[in-house]
Amino acid sequence: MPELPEVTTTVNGLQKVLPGLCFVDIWQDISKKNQTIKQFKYTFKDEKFFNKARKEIIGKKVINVQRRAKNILINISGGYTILIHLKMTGHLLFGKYKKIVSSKQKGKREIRWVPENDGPLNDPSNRFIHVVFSLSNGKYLAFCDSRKFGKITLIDTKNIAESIHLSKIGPEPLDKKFTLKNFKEQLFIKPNGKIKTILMDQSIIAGIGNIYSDEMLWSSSINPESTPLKIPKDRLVKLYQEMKKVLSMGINFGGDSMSDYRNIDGLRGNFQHHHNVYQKKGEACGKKGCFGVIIRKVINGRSSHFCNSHQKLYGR
DNA sequence: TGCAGTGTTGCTTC
DNA sequence: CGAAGCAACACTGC
Repeated sequence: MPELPEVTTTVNGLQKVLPGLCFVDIWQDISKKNQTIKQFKYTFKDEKFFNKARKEIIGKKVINVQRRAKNILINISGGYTILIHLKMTGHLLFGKYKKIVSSKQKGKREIRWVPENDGPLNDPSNRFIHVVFSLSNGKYLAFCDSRKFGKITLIDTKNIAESIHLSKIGPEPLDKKFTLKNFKEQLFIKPNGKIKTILMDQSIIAGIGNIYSDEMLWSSSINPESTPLKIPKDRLVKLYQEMKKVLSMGINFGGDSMSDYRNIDGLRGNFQHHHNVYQKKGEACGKKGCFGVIIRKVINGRSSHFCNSHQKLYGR
């Protein structure tokens, strides 16, 4: 579930190990389909783009690793930045790998990458490796993604903010400069929209996805279909505070591994043990003094979880 | 066994 | 223009 806390966990891990290392080689799984789809034009899924990017990256050194919204930015020498978006099931792994080349039997995959040693990298969730960067210290950065939605691309570092990947991204919710006033202004870009959908809109606020939006609305006692225009001021203040609190908790627990997410060592985060609503359909609401039940409803095509009692619907 | 459900996003359609 | 629907892909669990 790579949302802001999971991407932050990955970026913090990479920032500890990558700076100073050079790229020696890049391998990509070539058993892919749909190369003609437009959205793949500037990603490694387009073979021509991959070959061009590969030449720019090999021999270059990592300067640092940053996060913007749910994107991982690896700044390298030579003026380029490797941008990685994990989408639904992507994660990055760092460690010692070996390449297994099997004989071309039964049309099966010819090359596999497996961890050199026993340990968390052998977790079944870590076996869907599609891109591998070899590094100058003999270790590897592997991109693991069972559904193959993830995006890896290469952009000019100096034009990064204006690039098509980042130009429409809203403010960072954990930025100290992102005040309550800013928060309200952002929400009121869509005064009549559904608050859950607005929180997840990356052009309004960066980094919030399905799990954390459900959790912050639960702790703010707001029904996800409420509209900004009708939510009382004190509830908006609470939502602003809970947004920061819930995202920070996610980071402090090392992210959420209810599903495939793993940190760069292949280990689970722990936020999944602290959900109050997400994936808790039918359970009693855990809020003190509340006798409600957690229900599930599809909102804007996303499965939403909320308490049918204490989360009040404002508007509609 | 088969099919509903899954963290994200961007294109297409209305 | 905005909202909604769907497609991209593959696995898990009921």
